[in-house]
Amino acid sequence: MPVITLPDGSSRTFPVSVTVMEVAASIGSGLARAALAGRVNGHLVDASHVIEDDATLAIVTGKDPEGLDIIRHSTAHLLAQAVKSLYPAAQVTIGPVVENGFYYDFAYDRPFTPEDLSAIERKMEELATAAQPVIRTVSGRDEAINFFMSQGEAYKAEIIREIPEDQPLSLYSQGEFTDLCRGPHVPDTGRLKAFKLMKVAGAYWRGDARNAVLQRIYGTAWTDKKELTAYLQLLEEAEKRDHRKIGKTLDLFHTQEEAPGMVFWHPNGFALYQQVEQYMRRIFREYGYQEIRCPQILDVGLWKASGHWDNFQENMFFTASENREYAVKPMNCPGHVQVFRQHLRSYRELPIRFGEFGTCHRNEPSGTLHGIMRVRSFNQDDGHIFCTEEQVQDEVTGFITALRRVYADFGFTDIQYKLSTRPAKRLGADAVWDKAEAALTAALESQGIDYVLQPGEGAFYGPKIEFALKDAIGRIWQCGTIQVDFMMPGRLGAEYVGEDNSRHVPVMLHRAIVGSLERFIGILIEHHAGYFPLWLAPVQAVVLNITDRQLHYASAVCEVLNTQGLRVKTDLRNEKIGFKIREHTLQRIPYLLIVGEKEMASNTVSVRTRSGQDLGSLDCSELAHTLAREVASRAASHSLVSED
RNA sequence: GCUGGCGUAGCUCAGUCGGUAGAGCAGCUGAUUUGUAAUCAGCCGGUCGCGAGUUCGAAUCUUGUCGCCAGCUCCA
Repeated sequence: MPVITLPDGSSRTFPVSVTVMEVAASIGSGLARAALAGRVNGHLVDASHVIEDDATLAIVTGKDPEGLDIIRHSTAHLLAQAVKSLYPAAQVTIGPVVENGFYYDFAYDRPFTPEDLSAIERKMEELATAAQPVIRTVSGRDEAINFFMSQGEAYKAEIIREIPEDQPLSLYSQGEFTDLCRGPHVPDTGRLKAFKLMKVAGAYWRGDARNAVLQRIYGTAWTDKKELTAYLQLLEEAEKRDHRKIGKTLDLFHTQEEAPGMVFWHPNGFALYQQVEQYMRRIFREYGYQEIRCPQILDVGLWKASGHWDNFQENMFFTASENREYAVKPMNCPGHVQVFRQHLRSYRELPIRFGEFGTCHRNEPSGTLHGIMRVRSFNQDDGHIFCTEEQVQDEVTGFITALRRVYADFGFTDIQYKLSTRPAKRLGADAVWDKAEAALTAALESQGIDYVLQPGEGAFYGPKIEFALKDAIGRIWQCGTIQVDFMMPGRLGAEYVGEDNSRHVPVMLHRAIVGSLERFIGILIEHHAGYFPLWLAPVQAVVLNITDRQLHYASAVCEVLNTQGLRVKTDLRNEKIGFKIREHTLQRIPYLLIVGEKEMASNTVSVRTRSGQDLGSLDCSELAHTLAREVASRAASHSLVSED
């Protein structure tokens, strides 16, 4: 007589053993239809699982995160079933759930084509419509190995051989198809209603380049069609915002074969770049940093001393001259230590904060390059703080304050925090780690910040906090970081004289808020979809004349606005006004200032926004002040619009 | 770096079975003097990423190479 306790605390008694599905049915037919699996005493089980004794039970449906995972996992099986049915020579390997979907790796003698994919997808739909029951059986080891070998599934047999002997093996069958799997799975394939195959890619068996190449098919799966559509729309939206595409249409930058992973900034792009850099320069000043600049190349001896030669060499560029070998700097920190140690420092001077926008080069593997987001030549709002152990917490607190301010000014309010603590392989005494980790924790908690703890994820030289922001379409980008470093100051001979009149090695904090400016600008482009707020817009307004009788007046208006520090251009071409409006609207110019006879006579301009709103005629100087205010506010939307 | 796909005019893209490349936009010239998302006409424009091979003949087939894209890997 099992007593089943449900999540709401209520309980039901059943005369004999009962399945998860039967309990769901006893609660309601709707729930039975939605039931995918169950959580019995905290463990996920199939809906067909038989409960013999008293237990707590939660019915898992597509609304639960676990339910969605089960749907995705079962859809991976459905994919394998379809592939085996269409291409019997293909061998199945593994098919896990990943973010937003799943994949399944097949051993096959040729890559799958897009035509194959649509055929497989159609087959999957057919199999799903058939609503075949998914049946779990438990098998003995040898029996299972023999079974898969008889099916020609060598990879599956290999997987089973590596599963510890005492673990029971469960097999899941649907129709003709049987796969080894821990489960749980949906009760029948009819539960799989919203999926789509996305792409094929090569992948190694067990992710090891020495092993055979498998054909990986990626898919996405959701609880219902609506969610699937929403996801596909998000992908579409992301494609529309692609910074590489917008960079081209707005003439911001380009890259070319002769300089892989390096950016040619065009006038528009560099105007944007300069807004970001100048803004960060003000932040440096405001938060007590002194800006410096160190050499681009340094003798390899220095990189040997810093540890980069041993740990980072394959990512560095080298050059030689007059029998000396140099490395192009991949980081600014060793240079900053050189500046620090040019004087005998006193504890009274600490903390010393250096900032630098210098260019770093890293020889990233070619496959990792991506537009301006992942490049080989980049500039950061890089900074290093030299301080005592006691000062770490205050410095981190101050850094977080600055970081939140910066993100907010750029329009990002949803920030995620991750604290990474000591890894197994590390440098420095545990007492020092204790102190550093406590300082980072205290800095976070003193500001009431919720953070994710990542134990063991810190660098070997010290713990760190990473900061990620969420963009307009919900994507997460890691940008900021602050890392405690116990090692480099000592290795490079940084010292200060303490209160005790003896020499000490300072702690160094590596920190960046936006990180790589190239990458951050890529994020800004995608976040705003090229519709930059006024303060960042490369060209803030264009003055358009109606006929050449206003040539002089249009130029004068432009000059007045430029004198006020705005970035304004004229378009005096002999074209119809509609044509010019169209062009500059497509260029996402925030304000179009149209001047005809009327405006010239009244010393005004007619203002139209890039969103197509006609704001009527405004006095020139009044407009200049309003725009200046909007720039100063760094507002995302137009103040002229919001005041309406 | 690895696997797969791709590389044609400044841009977006056609190009059949191997027979010396085509459109729209952009650019240039001229006409038009125009009121809130495309005025008309004419002209110019390509070593088909680069190299080698097969062939009477290669954008097209083979091969090497560079770059880009996706995924993997990496990410002090």
